[in-house]
Amino acid sequence: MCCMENRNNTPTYSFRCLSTSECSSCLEMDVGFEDIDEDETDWNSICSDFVQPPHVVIHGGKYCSKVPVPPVQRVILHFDLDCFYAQVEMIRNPALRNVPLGIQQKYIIVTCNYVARDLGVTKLMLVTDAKEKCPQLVLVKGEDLTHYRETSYKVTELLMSFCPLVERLGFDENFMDITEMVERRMEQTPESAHYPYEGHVYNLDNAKVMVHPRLAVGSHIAAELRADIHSKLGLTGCAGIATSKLLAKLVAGAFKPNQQTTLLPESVKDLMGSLSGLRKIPGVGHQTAKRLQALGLVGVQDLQLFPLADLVREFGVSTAQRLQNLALGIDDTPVTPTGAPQSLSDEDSFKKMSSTNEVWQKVEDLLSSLLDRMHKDGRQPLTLRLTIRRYSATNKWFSRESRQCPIPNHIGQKMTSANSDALAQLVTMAMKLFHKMVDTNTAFHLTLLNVCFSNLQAKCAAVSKGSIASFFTHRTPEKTQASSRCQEDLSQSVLGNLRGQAGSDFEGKTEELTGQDASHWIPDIPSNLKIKPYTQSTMESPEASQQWPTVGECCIGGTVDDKRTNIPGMTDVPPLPPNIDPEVFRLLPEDIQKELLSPAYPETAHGLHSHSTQSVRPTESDPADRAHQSHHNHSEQPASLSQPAACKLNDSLHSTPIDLRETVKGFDRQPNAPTTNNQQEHTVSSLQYSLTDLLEEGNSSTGLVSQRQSADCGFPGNVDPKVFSELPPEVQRELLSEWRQQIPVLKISSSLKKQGKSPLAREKKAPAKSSQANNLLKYFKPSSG
DNA sequence: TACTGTTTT
DNA sequence: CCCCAAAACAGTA
Repeated sequence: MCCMENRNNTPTYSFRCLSTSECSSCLEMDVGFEDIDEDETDWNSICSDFVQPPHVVIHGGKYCSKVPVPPVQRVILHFDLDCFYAQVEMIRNPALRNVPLGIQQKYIIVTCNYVARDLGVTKLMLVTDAKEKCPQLVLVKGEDLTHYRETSYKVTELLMSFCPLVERLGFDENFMDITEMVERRMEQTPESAHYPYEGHVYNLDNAKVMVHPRLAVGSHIAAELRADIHSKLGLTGCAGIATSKLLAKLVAGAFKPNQQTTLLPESVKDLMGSLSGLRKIPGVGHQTAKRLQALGLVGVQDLQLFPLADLVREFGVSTAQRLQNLALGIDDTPVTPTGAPQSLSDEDSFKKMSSTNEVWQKVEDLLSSLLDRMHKDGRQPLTLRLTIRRYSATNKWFSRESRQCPIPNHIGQKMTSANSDALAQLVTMAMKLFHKMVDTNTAFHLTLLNVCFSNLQAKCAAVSKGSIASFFTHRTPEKTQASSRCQEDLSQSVLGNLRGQAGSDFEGKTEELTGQDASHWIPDIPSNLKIKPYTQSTMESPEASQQWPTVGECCIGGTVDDKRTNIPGMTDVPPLPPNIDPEVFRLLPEDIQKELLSPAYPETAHGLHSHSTQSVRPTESDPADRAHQSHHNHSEQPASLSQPAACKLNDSLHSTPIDLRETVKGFDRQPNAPTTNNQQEHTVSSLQYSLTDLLEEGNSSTGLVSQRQSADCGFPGNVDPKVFSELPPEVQRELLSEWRQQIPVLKISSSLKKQGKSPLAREKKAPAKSSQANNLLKYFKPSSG
C-alpha cells in the first residue's frame, strides 16, 4: 500500500519516502522521475502514500527527494522583536531614536538600533571596533536586564491574552499556535476565508498562487497582534506565519524590520534552499554545525540528502532524524506554553577574580539581587547552584563547572518572608559549593560567577495567611505606591500574581482609576471564574458546553454527570484536583479549601488545566485539513475510551502523575473527529512522525500533544465571553493573567507526554509527583516545621 | 535519582 | 569567541 512499482523504468533519482512503518521497504528507493512532468504527474500512480499534489521536490545533483506538501493543519506564528534591547532603551529615552545606538554589555555591543546598523554596526561587535567604525555611536549600558526582562514578559503576556499557547524563546521571541484562533474566526466570519494575505508572502513569484485560507487568516491575526504590541507597548517586530515553529521562525526574518511574512507550504523548499548554511537552521548551533561540517556537510541540501544511516552514526538515531527533518523543513514540535520561569539566575563576568574575599563579595551581590527577584516571584527555590568559569591559558575550553545543593526548608521559608539573615546563610552555602570546586590554597583565576535558584515551588498557604482575600486586598496599596517599582513587578505578574502589570508603564498613568476599580471587582469575579477548568467551546458558543461536555470537566467535577455550566452557584461544588482526597478536603477550613483550588497553586491547577487541553472541537469546517488533526487516533485504542478513562481518573484521586498522564493520553485518543482512513492521512502521518518514532516504537502516540494542544485557545469554558467583555480592561487582563498561570503545568504534562516515546521519560514525571505530594503535605501540616 | 555538563537562543 | 538568562538535553555515577 505504500510505494508501488516503478512505472517508469528510468531509475535516475533517489526517492526518499517518509512514510508509515509499513513502508520500510522503500526507505531509499529508486524511482524514475526523469520523464515526469512535475505538474502533471499523478503521484497516486507512483506511490499511494503520496497522494495530493502539490509536492515539493528537493533537487540535489542527481538525487531528488519528493516530499508531499501537507495541507495546512496548524497555523504557527513567530514574533521577533526588532533589536529588542535598543527598542527598550529608545522607549525609555526617545531622544535615542535618532542617533546610532548600541547596547553595551561589558566590552561588547550586544545589539543596536537600525540607525547604527546602517552605519555598519552589528550585533556582538567589540565596542572598540564599533566605535572605530561609527564614532558617533551612542552607547547605553545593558548589563542590568531588569527592564528587558519586564518588557519581554509584557509582550508574552499580551500575546497570551489572545491565546494561551505562547512559547518564549529568549527575551525577544515568541511562538504562538493560533490554529484555534483561525478556526474560530473562519467560523464567525466565513468571508474571512477569502481575504488576501496580509503583509508579505514568501516567494510569491514562484508560488503557484495557492490559496490557504488558514494561513491568510493567520496573517491577518498576526498583523493585528503586531499592531496591538505596538499600540500597547510601543514595540515593533517581525512576524512569520507558517505551519510549524521551524518555518515560522525562518520566514519571519525574510523582511525586516517591522514586517511580516507568510510562508506557503509550496514554498518550503525555496525557503530551506535559500539558507546560506546549516548554521541558519534553528537548532543547529555552532557545535552541531562543526560536527556536520566534519561529515562534509555545509549547505542545507547536503544535509537533506545525506544518507541517514551515516548521520545516525554521528548523532544517534533521534538527533540524526531530527536534524535531517529540520533541513527538509519538517518540524512537528508543538508550541509549548512557557509559563513562569523554572529558574532564576544572576551572573557576572570579569577579567579576573582570584581571591576568596572577592568571590564572597560577588556571591553576596548576586544572591542579594536574586533574593529580591525571588521574593517578588513568590515561589520558593529548593535548590541553589553556583557556577564558575575558570580562566585557562589553553583558553578555548571555557566550559563552566557548577555545584548545587538543596536549600534547607528553614532557610527557604525566610527567603520569601521579609528580610532576614537568609542572605547570609545562602552566601555561606554558596561558598561551600565554591570550595567544592576551587582549591583556595592554590592560585585560581575565575572569569565568571553565576548563582541560580531552581526547583521553584509554589509557596505554601502559611505565608499568605489571608490567602485569596488578602491576596487581593494587598494588591491595591502595593500598586498605588508602585509607580517607582512598578516595573520590577513584572516577573510577578508573569506568575499570575495579578500585580502591577496591567497598563504599560511607558505611557500613561491612568491606572489609578482602573486599578481601584479592579480592586473592587476582582475579589468577586475570580471566585466564580477561576476555579473551573476551561474549555474553548464555551467561548465559541455558550451552548456548546452543554452539547459537548469535555471529558476533562467530568473528571474534575468529580461527578461524571456534572455538566459543568455557567451557573454561578456551581462555585459551591468546586472541582477537586485528582490528588486530593475529598474527605480530607472537606475537613479543611474554607479558606484553605479555596486556596487549594486557586491558581496560586500550580500543582493544583495541574489537574484543572491539563484536562482543558483535552477539550475537543467536534466541528469540522474543513474536512480535508481536519482529517489530519485526527490522524493520530489510529493508535491502539479501546473502542469507547472516554468513559473508562473518566472513571479511572475519578477513582484514583490518589493517582500518581503517571496514571494521570496515561489517562490524559487516553483522552487524547478519543475519537472526536471521525477517523478517516484515506491515504492523505497516511501522508501527513509520514510527516508528523519522524522516522525515529516509527522505528523505535511504531504505535507511540507521539504527536497527539501537538495536535491537541493547539485545540485549546480561548477562555475558561465557564466564562461567559459577554460578561467578560464587559469587565474593565484591567480586570480582563488580570483574569487572563490568572488563567495563564495554569500554563506551566500544562507544559509539564505536555512535555511528559511528548517524552512518552522514550521509556526514560517516564521517570521525569516522578519528581512532579513527589513535589506535588510535598506541596499537599504542607497544606495538611501548615507549620511544616 | 540527583547532579553535572553541553548546547542553543 | 565575547554578553546574559533560561531551557532542554545528555551523560554519569
